[in-house]
Amino acid sequence: MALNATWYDAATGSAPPADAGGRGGTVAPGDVVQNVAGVDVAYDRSGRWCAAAAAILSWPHLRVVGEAVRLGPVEAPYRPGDLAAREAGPILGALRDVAPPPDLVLVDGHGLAHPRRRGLACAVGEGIRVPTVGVAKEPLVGRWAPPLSARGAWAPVQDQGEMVGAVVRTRADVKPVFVSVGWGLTLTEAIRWILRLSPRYRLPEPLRAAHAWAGQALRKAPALTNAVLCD
DNA sequence: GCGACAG
DNA sequence: ATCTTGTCGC
Repeated sequence: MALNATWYDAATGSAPPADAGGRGGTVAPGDVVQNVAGVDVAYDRSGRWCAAAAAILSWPHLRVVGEAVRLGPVEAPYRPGDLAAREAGPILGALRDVAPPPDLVLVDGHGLAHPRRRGLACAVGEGIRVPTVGVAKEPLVGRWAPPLSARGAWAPVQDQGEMVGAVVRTRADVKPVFVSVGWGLTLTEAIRWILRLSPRYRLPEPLRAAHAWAGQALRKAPALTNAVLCD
């Protein structure tokens, strides 16, 4: 399926799309999405170790066709607004190892819906140069009106006079998720992809798969992690 | 100064 | 994020 991302040609000076957050995509028109990645990071109780997972699902079958998990020490404390410093490194590491390479990446967190328009999804996209969408379970900035209760309903999230994302109802009568552009595509496309990738649950399948992988990797190999990283 | 604050 | 079983409902 075509990604339909908007092309911004810096050379010719054509203007970036209004909903690209002032940052044009660099994905060539006609690109087809065959593999979608979901990335997530899990932490152990002590808060010393973490597992970053990248799950690759085929489109449109949504079958898991690849996965990679990177275990390592937590390098930065949690700071609202600075998640990238804590998770971008591990996530990019997992994405570098996973196969097949994704055409679209879903990130657990915000993209442009961030105080400085530099959420985790933006950092991941700039790192791999592949379109990314930020999907957060909780708001970080902005104001919005609650979307209708039907699946597919959504409302814009505005902050400082800018539309930085959307509140999307991926499942009827269930708390909506916050969607924002990470890198390389428009908000409209981001919303459509999130809905297509969330046929049954609140969160899109790629993120559910990544969450599961990260979690099980962390509690399934604590001894291994300890042996490799401590001695 | 006070409150809010993704994962 | 993480600590955690059962339970109500489709």
